[in-house]
Amino acid sequence: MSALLKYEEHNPYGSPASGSCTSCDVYEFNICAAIRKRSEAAGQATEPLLVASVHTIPARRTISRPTEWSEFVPVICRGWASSTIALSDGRRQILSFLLAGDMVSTASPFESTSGLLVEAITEVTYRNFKRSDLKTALFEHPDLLEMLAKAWGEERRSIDQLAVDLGRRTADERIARLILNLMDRLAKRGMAQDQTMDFPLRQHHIADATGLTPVHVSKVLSGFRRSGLIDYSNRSLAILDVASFQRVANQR
Amino acid sequence: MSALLKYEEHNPYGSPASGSCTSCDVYEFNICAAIRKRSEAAGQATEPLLVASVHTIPARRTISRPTEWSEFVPVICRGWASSTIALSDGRRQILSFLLAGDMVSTASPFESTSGLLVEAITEVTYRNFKRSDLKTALFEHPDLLEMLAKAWGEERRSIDQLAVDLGRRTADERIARLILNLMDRLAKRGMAQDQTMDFPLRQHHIADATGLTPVHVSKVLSGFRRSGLIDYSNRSLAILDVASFQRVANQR
DNA sequence: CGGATAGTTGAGTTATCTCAAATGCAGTGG
DNA sequence: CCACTGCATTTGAGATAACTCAACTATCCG
Repeated sequence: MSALLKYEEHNPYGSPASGSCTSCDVYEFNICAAIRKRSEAAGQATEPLLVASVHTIPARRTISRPTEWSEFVPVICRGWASSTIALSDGRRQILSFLLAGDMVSTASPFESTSGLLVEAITEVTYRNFKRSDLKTALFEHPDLLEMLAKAWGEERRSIDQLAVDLGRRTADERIARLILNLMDRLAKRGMAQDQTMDFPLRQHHIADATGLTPVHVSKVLSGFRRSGLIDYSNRSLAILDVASFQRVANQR
Repeated sequence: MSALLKYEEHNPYGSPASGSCTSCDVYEFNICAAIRKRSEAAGQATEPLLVASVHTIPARRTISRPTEWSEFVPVICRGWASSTIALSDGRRQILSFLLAGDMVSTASPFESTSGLLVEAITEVTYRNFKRSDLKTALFEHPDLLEMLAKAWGEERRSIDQLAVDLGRRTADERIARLILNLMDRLAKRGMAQDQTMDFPLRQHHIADATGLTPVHVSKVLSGFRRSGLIDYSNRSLAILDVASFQRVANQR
């Protein structure tokens, strides 16, 4: 029986090392977890099924371009990235913010171009899985596939919600929902306490994610601050009155 | 070796019968095609792998509700349906129009609730595949899975585009793009000639799909008509000046 | 023929945008 | 340490795309 997982820079079965999945805070939340579980079930490593190379890039660097062919499937390990569609005239729509544990798109194991512009917002560490290996593994191990399908369902729900937000919700609602959403996702990863999170997004990111103008985003955020709903400074954001804020996010 | 496909009302290997996949105009465009190819490769039927029941329902009938549990995966055979998210205050966003050959969602083989409200726009005929059977078939036959993955990629691209449209495009652009999009999809199915298609959508459907008001949709469509871009009457729509219309769809 | 649903049109309102100027803030080189 | 440059944010004023409301007309169906 062969092991299913190997990283270039270490033996995954050794003690946790910096940069290894073993020390990754979030590997529970992604395909890595499934791979890991498979590996544990399979016992000690003899031959790796999946090789992943690790990369760290500075903020603002592009991770992948819309039509760029790549034989790798990137999974974010650390930092924030955005996945965007850009129109030729400069308009942009951010489709999702990628956090630790996220695969750029759950369709990417099957497609060599993403159609998306993926950019680092903060410094980002990510793992590149080789698409062909990953695909083989998915075909061979139904539980991995099941996990990916689950992630696909979640991805689908979240982009569906984005469409509802963009099509049918006011600026206040959109922004409040984005913030609540991010708080939730970070909390699940243990990266938010007391309704407070690191918040590296610039207002233009919020604008591009909500289909608004940076100017308007500034006005809405100022409004939230003035009403004591949130506190927002020093790249850190706190929701001061969760209940009211949730009301803003849903209300008509 | 066992056959992979059987419909309740006929032997799929007999001569084309009304209501059978064999006579379906569009089976090339969906999972049915993959199942069919599998079946042909496998030779004559001895034991069916997939059983599908066929249903026909009148316009406006609900096909599935957001939280309703179902053990079936519906695939549209004929007619138009919509897949919608509805908010409690009555706002609605249509996420896609489903045409012959479309599965409600490519995630549905893996999920027992869709989270979506699926409604017939015209009279609709659809096939219900049993989820558990479909899932088994997918796991056993990589080519089926590959096909589903492809459909999944397309679904992803189209909802991504919807988000861009809703977030970053004007009313004119959104409506023009919707029309061009439908024309394309119907043309692929041989259901549009000379830039003319049957067009059963009510203006409120267009409004819910584009995030606009029915009143505004009416004004934009009248504008298109007045400028000689489209002709639109009797539930039939023709694009009179494709080039200009495409310009409207992209322009800033 | 009557009632319901769908579409049109006009008038007035509003959420969000554009433009522009002012302020703040972070990093760079001298 | 300061001056400088470039980016991010704030704020105000005015413009506009899309909305709401309301009345009217057309179309469909029993």
